[in-house]
Amino acid sequence: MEYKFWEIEPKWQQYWEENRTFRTPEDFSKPKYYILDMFPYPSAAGLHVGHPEGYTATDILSRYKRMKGFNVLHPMGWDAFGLPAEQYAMQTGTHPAVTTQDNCDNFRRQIKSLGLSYDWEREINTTDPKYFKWTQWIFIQLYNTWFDPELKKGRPISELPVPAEIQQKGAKAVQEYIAGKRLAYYDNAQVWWCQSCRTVCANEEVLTDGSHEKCGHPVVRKNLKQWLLRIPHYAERLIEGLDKLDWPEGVKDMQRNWIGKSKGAEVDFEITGLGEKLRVYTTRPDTLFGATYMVISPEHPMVEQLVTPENKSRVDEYIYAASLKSDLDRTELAKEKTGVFTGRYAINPVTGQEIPIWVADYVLMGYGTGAIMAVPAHDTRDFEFAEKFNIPIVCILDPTEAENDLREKVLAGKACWTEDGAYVNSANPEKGIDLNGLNKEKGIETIVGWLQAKGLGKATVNFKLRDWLFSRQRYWGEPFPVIHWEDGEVSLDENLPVLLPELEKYEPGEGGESPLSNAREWLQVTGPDGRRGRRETNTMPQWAGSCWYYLRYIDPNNDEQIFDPKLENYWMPVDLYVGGAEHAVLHLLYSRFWHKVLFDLGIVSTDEPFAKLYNQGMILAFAYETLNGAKVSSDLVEERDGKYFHTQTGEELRQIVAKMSKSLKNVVNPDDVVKKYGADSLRLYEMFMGPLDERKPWSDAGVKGVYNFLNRAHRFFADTNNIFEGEEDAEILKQLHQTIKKVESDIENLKFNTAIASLMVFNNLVLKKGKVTQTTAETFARILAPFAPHLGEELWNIYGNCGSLAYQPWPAADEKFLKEDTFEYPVSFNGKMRFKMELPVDLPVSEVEKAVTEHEKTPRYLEGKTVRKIIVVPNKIINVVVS
RNA sequence: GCCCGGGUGGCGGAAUUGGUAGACGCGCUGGACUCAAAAUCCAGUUCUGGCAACAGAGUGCGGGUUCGAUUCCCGCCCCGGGCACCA
Repeated sequence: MEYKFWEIEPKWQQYWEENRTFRTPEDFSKPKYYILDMFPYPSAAGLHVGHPEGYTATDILSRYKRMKGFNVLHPMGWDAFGLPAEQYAMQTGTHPAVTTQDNCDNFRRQIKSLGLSYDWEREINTTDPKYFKWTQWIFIQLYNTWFDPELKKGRPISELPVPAEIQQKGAKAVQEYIAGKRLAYYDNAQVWWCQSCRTVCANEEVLTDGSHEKCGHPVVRKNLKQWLLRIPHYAERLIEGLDKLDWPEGVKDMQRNWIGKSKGAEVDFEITGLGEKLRVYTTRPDTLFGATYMVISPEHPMVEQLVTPENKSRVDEYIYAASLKSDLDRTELAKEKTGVFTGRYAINPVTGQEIPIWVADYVLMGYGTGAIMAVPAHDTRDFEFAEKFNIPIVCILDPTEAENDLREKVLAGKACWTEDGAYVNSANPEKGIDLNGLNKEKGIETIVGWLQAKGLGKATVNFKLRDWLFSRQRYWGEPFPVIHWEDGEVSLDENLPVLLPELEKYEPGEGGESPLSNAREWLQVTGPDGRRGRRETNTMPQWAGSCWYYLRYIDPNNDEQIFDPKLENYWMPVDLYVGGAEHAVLHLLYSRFWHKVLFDLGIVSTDEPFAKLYNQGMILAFAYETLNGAKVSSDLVEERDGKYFHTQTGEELRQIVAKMSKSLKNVVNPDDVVKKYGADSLRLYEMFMGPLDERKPWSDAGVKGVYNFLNRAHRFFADTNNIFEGEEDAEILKQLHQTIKKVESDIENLKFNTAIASLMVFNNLVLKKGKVTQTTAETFARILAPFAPHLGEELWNIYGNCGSLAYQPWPAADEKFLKEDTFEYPVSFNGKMRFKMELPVDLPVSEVEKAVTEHEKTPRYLEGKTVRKIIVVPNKIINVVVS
């Protein structure tokens, strides 16, 4: 009997669609399970084999959970704003909405052909005005929220207390004060600008030589009015929240590093001859005795004031040169330190000594106070700088743990030591401070206490996380619901959605303006009072739509509210979120931020959106390269005796694993696989390749392997001659229940590769046995169905059942079939397994020892030796120790 | 440089986390069926030696703990990912 997947699969896909099999249930009596995929950007290239990997995994779990009696929410949608559609529009004039629609249709067709059990009635699209109306609505919430540092939560802006001294200054001052507290604010931001492309570029798009990655033209620094979000206000909450999440530790670490919390202290240094103080931030206040100079960033506001007339021209020159450098230049590690002396000195508050103040670009204005105290003996960067500019290096921490050579060098100021030790030269009786002999932890505690008591400084916390630049000069994004009035006032347009205007041209405007600045009619607004205004022309970045889409799936067609709170309360949080690791920081951090704001405002009921996160590993492909590393297109490779050769030059090639790419001609199109082997084979193969979270290479031969399995399973189970009524064979029964148990626990742990292996083992057994009972066959159909749903349904119906098995209960593994009477003990001598012996499972240890001693093979391993000990681990192993 | 992963047959990968290393699949070898091939089925397949029984070696490398280590500890090497002058 032929396995006609090309008939079976479309038949069942049609059945599911017509019967709305996977519509999300609307009774809330059962437990819920919300299982979410990271929704795709619908590119023109169509589905990549990487997409079905995560989708199949979540589909298996969804189908399994339904059978386990859960209400499952398993939706799909499109993250459809983005640059490619806009660039295509610039080239062809085709409206991005048209391109987007075509691509979505293609993605939907491809995804449906895989038999994934999405509730298509909940499909969403970020570019749909019915969707982005609510993205704009959330922006308004952000704009109207401030962060209360006392309560550590976001609150409505109407509740913001305005200090009396601000109120006295008048309405404008009050407005400014409020604007300074909003989570969304509009301000000058320094950005990279490419005049050729007429757009801002991200730091990553600027090459080391200061040219734009895309066009090669130089980029410039530009101050542009931009929207920014005050995500750092939530830094602490975003770190704390990670602890209770069931996420990969690596992802949590990445988020922690990105947020970059550090504990330290701010210290004030008296500036000689100015009557002013210079404040620094340091994580090592304990090394204050070793501070032999100070450094301020070139952008520091006090530079002008600090620089002495005789040094002015050199400092100005340095600052100008620094301003031209890209961030990349300034942060490149290999680069030598540069800097210039201001001519000014400050007083080290513990030693009372004068130390020089330098300007150097290794100090960044955006972190801490933009100024540091430099302790060359105990900071590698300061050490490097001090050596270059001949600044004294004073060791104040004896590296007691270091090897002698190194210790000598450190003590002599010839090497740098950043680890713990015991303080030396760290006391000043006049000032009442003594750290000598303490360790780092005690030292920090002591000095911070002293600084605070003397009013010279205080303990502080710093974060690396910066304000989020939230606007782009693009057409194909969400418009901001914002109007800039001629008198300078900024107000919201709460008549949502604010739609995108139709445009003739999609090119950005001159001088840093978005393409929307070409939309004359749309742009101009006149208020009821006759006041004239101009709409915001920037649009939101692609992150905006993806920040909250998981919430809209809950109630996707609600035009009155973002969602019904009762539904949100039932479905949230997302129980499992599966997607690529490339979103470990940005998308997942931004989403968590928005979610926490919505939580503070009482809009959502959980303070974290995604309870469990799982990253699927990337699917790679085999590729070939010559022995000196030149890549060879896969169509020019032939295999002979397990080796690879270039078809034209005959050169021997090396097989490597690389990302799929057009140039290597090793891209696999899911459509082709479905056509050749069927959707069930594609699903099964992607799950069988290896652990879900690891990167692994595609192999066509591997697809054939699982296809063979489905063929064999179909040939046996679809043939009713092999199915009988009566008592099941004991061995089959035992294996069946072992398989149920194994598949169940593997699904729960997302270990689909071994689940499939156990299904194969069972299949191999029944093929050998030749027949099974109908009960066994139906059970097999049910446990196979989450993986290969089309074949599962087909078999289920062959046995006379009607309709889908999608809501059939998951079979229970019966322990009584799993019990063993005997155990085959591996017997080892000195840890080396020699033979096996079968013994009853409940045989006492003493009897087991006796049985081993008396075993016929035992004497040959004892020749000339004596038995020291016999170790028996019941039903595990026997080890005889001899010597 | 720092922070995470990972290194197991010819290949993708198993191993209930200290207890039989190599499940399952691919590939390969031999056989059956066939005029032949494909497909299918059966047997074998970590390496070395041996017809075999069996013996020795073996989870990146070097040590250690243990009756016993792929698993735990110490020190290295290599591969992948992230961050990168954050004071």
